[in-house]
Amino acid sequence: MPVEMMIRKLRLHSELPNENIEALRSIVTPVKNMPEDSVIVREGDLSTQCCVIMSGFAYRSKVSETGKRQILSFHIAGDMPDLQGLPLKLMDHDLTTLSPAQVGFINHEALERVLVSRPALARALWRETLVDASLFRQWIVNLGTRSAAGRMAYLIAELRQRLGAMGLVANEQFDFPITQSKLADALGLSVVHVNRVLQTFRAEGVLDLRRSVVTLGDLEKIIELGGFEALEDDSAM
Amino acid sequence: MPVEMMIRKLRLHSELPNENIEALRSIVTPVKNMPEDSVIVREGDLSTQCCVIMSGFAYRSKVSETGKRQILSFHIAGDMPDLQGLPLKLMDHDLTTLSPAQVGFINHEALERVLVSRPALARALWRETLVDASLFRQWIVNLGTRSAAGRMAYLIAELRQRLGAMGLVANEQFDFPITQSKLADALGLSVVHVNRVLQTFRAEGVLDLRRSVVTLGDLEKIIELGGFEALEDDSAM
DNA sequence: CGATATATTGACAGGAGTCAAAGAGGGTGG
DNA sequence: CCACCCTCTTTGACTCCTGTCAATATATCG
Repeated sequence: MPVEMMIRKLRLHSELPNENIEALRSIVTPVKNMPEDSVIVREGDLSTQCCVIMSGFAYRSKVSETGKRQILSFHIAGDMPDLQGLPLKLMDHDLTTLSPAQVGFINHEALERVLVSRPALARALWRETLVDASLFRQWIVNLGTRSAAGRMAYLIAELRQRLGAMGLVANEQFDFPITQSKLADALGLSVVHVNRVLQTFRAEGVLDLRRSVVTLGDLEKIIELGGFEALEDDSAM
Repeated sequence: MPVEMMIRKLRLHSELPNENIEALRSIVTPVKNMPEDSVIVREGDLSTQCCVIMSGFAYRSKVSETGKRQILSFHIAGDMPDLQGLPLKLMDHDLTTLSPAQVGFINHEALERVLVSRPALARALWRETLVDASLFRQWIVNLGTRSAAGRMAYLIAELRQRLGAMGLVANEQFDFPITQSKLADALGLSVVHVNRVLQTFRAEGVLDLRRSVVTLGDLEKIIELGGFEALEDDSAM
């Protein structure tokens, strides 16, 4: 029941009565299976629906005028990566699948009708977009203050944390089907340097990222390198 | 009438009937004059109010575990830089005045009461937080894809655009009372290198940032260096 | 007019980019 | 089942952008 992921995630920060959950569930379209590298929405599009990642991965990206692509964030099961399109409509970045993915869609008009009488649900969705913004802020810190190895470690630590919250980490190992070239675009590094960092990590037993799977070797070290602090739990909604 | 700035800004992306505007205006507290470097909210705080910059500048920042400070964004008259604290409460970063500033406050409880019966206003505020998120995304692109000079140029171009929208740019010149050390923290560069970039800009007549004032020399060049594209206008709310 | 913060310089080091070529892996079609 | 192709990964050599350190000059302010 893949929609549950989305609900699970919303409930991480918002209390939602079942009635709201049901209303939301009822307007999610049947899941669509998308191959990797499928564009879900493109910069400049006007959103008419938003999507829910049911399984697999997606990423958001933007190309700067110099032609370089910057990956802004990665998304996992439960995420609604273009929710901000509900109030804002005009997409300012692309959203693409990173792996084969199951994606559900929610029509904006249907969602608006549901929200009219359910302010708590509207608020939960607002929060969801703000948690998203908070991750962007942390990403800015990551890019602005850390070395190549630190950035990489941070990315892995963040992913582990988010995947963990969704129950997708087992035996300190998780799926992450990404190429080094995309890692480079996310971290603001060159492919060559990404490769160098990954090899150092392997050699030192920090972690091993290979063939779509990340194996965490020395979690302490990763957290130290990435300066990652576990998110506080959500006592303060 | 400094509150007008906030209204002007909200109306950049949302249509708001006067009735909503009045409701909002009525709960803004009298302006408080704050000296430079005053902390408005601190990471870890629970928000009970949000602020409106009436005049002057503020910035948001976060310190990474390595002790380095990253400045996330600068804020100008009309901005509500901690609006996200309304739904999210727990601050994940600091908010500080950059210059002496006039700041108004809006109590959360009062605001919630106003919002209950005004979904359009709630939506406008949601949008406001999303525009904010959109700027963070652009900042990620800036840090991830551009060289030192490019980042600096982008910052100036962005500021010029935002200050311009508020009517705060005259004769290709505007106020921006910042030290090179803070610029460094924003751009993810060292102070020394910031200095070098600024000198090159002066020498080449690109721009002159000195004693709290930015003078734009060659706007074309700035936009080219910073790869800045004017924001589309807001036809797509 | 000191005292402190900020800006500027110069010399040097090093992390990360670039270029170019060689391996590996994974599909695909014959 | 193997050859071929294409993408992805890995290496090595070299460059250069940006950081670091340390000293000096300039502002600013009480």
